Amino acid sequence: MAGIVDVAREAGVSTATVSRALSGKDYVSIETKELVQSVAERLGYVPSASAYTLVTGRTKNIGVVVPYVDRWFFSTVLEAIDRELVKAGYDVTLYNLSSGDDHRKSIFTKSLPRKRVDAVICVSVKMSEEEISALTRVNKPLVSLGGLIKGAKTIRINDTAAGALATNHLLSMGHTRIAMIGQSESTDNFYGVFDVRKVAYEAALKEAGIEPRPGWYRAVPRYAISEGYAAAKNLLGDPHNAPTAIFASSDELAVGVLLAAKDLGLNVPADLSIVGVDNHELAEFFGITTINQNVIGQGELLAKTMLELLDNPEHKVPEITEWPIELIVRSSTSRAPSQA
Amino acid sequence: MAGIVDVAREAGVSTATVSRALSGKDYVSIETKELVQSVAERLGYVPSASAYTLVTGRTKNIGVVVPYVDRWFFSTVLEAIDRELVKAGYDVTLYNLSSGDDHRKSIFTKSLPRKRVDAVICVSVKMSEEEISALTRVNKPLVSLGGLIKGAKTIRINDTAAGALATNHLLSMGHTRIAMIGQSESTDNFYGVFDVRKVAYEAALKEAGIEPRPGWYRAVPRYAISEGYAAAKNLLGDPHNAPTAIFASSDELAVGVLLAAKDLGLNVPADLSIVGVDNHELAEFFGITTINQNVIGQGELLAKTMLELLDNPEHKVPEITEWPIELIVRSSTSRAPSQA
DNA sequence: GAGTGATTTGCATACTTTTACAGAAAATAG
DNA sequence: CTATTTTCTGTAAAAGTATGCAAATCACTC
Repeated sequence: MAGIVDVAREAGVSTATVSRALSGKDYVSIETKELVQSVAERLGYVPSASAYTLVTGRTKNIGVVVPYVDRWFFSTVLEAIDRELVKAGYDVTLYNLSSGDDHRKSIFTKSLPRKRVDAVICVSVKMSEEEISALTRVNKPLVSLGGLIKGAKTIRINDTAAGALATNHLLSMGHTRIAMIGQSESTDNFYGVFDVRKVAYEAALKEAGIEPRPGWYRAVPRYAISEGYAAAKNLLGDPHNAPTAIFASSDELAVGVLLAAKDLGLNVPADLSIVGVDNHELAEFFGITTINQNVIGQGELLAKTMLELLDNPEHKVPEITEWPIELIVRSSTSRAPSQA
Repeated sequence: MAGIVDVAREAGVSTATVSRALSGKDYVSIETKELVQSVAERLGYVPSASAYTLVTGRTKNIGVVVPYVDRWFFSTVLEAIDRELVKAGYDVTLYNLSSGDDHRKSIFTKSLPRKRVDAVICVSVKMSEEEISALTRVNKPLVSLGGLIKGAKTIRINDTAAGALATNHLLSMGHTRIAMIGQSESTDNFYGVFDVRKVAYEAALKEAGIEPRPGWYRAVPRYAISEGYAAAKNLLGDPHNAPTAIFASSDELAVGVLLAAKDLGLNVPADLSIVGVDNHELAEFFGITTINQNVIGQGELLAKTMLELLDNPEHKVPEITEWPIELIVRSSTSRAPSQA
């Protein structure tokens, strides 16, 4: 393993010159620079990251903490974040909270502050006061997606608006019998925004003079086609007392609803309208009306915000940036069927 | 930011004692240990990872390189790897090759050998000779999933067996008109195993005395429901000349096939049998016969193998470990329809 | 009481790099 | 030709931790 001194000796210069020649950000004559570079190449020299970090205080590494990695939203946003950070020369180390609760503590008290990362990006994670202060105390920039974290720059969609947008779309088409499927709980790790959407859905209903029926809100543990399918089968079970529209809190659920409707012999959208959230790839394939939240875009902005903060800590970034959403109308929604 | 010297001064001991008290792996009296621990706690001291690495040579960090992170197989295996490594006290930093080709080079020549990681796990990535030697030269253990990498311990399923198993299952049920949908290309980053499965499929056909029809092998660019749907629509377009069974190289493709069949008014399995690969969550939901490759299990074994190599470099791990596969028969396959 | 071994601590060094500082050489200005 | 600036290079001092070695203390044993 060649070190900087080996290169220096071999090239007949000092280690300082080697450092300058390779980093390229200081006066070095063109000949010595080329000499040093060729020697370094020949010896297979790569500078030690830990020594670099020790002396500069910078790691060129960013910690990304997620509640899960094997779920659509998170793997998608992770891909976007990574792409953006890598472009700027940063590595990303992954902190996956689903690996266990005891692990969680060590992430926030050990790994993260241990000068392993220059900054931290949290996506949809709930954090306690202590956890936040453990990070801000060591002066690490903190950017978050979704969850509200005091002291962190946050990017999020307006979930109240999302719930209202979906519900009002259905109302505007004459639907009065509207059910909703949302996510049940937010765990300790996971900052769920589902209650917010539910409240918005109920508020929109009331505003239209419709009293929400308790039985028409279904909570499922997980965004999955199978969950949406089961919930919809249940909701649509009694033909005499079934909703004419279902607002699903994710496109994966919405696909489940669509399949359930088909299996029950219902026609979508003639008998049942469906609206989802996400603009998942599947929503386009199945022609599901949805609320686009452009997950890739959110991830990119997240990373860019982080980089800006890193370059210029004094830079004024708003506490909360609201990411725009839009309704995409496809073939899963239409006017409510006329009263039978 | 408190350092070890601050703790030492405050506790009235030497830095050596502080180090030993906190690491806990050397003689320290119980009283001083407790004193040091409380002082460290009070000062919010966390040892610097870079200093630790510089002096010990260990990073407690493992690099995982993947071709993509936002695809089912990779996010699932990543989740499993992470869970296992975290349990053993390692962090994982992610190297995503889909971030661009110029980035790829810097991963293998800079980031990875730069003493940032203790070892490298590659999942389904193709590596050149130089890339491999860049890693082995700095003496980093290398474990790989799928792709064949000389000098690395590899875990993989037998894709020839997988292709044969699927095809023979269909043959055994009397099918003679069997098509296949596979993945078209393997990029520079991605070690695709699809050619292997195709060859096995054709061999099984020939062994049964059936000449494979070129038009009945369809290559798609990506494992996605929409791709499977389109390919199947095409394959089944002409009712007079359609296959009675389709072997899809992934369950996501198989789901697409199933949906296409339904849309064409075909009955599965009466009119069309379908078998997939993966045992994806969706395969169970849709009742698709599949070849289970237990991705979680593969990820766990990958991580465990890595840890074993790290603990004991001399430990004899076989070059290639073949991960078992099994056929799971569900409701998407049945006997071939009698000749019309 | 001396010898043996186990515990407990501190001193000093090593790990590898970047960079402030200073000095030398070269280029430019007057 | 001197004075000034620019370019180039080396010396040396950090950065924060772990650990070999030696010294000191303590508990026993004979």
